[in-house]
Amino acid sequence: MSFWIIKTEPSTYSLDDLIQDKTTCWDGVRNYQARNNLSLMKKGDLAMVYHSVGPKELVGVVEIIKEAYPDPTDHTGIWKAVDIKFIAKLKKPLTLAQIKQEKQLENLSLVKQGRLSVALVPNTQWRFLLNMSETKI
DNA sequence: GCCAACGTTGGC
DNA sequence: GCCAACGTTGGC
Repeated sequence: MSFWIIKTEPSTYSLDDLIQDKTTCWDGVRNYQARNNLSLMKKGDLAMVYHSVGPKELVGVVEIIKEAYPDPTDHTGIWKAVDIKFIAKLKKPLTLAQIKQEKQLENLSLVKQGRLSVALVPNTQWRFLLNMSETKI
């Protein structure tokens, strides 16, 4: 089982939208590295949702419920989407500033490779993030 | 296949 | 809104 961070602009689709919808198709990714990561996701993997506009912070946890398939918003056949469902809201959202202060998290792609919108999170760092946010899932 | 030019993203 | 960093494109 793997862990991920997926980024979104809340004006486009926020965690609150997902809470209302319960599940959604995570589409619109237009970056090859991010797409490759989407393709590596397995059913049952967990991901944290990051809001990249407004307060820049991790806000919630979701589960991958359908593995990569052709992005319905793309007609070139290049891009992929997955389906996710809402699992939990972080008890304490984790701001980018907080995350950057933690030595254990300095290698997170969220910090090192800011533009990558779908990124793998190593297990230890995943647990660290959950602890920091005081969230039980 | 390289590299310059251009476009886009994201942090501040 | 600016700018640096990164990705993508296209000419050679």
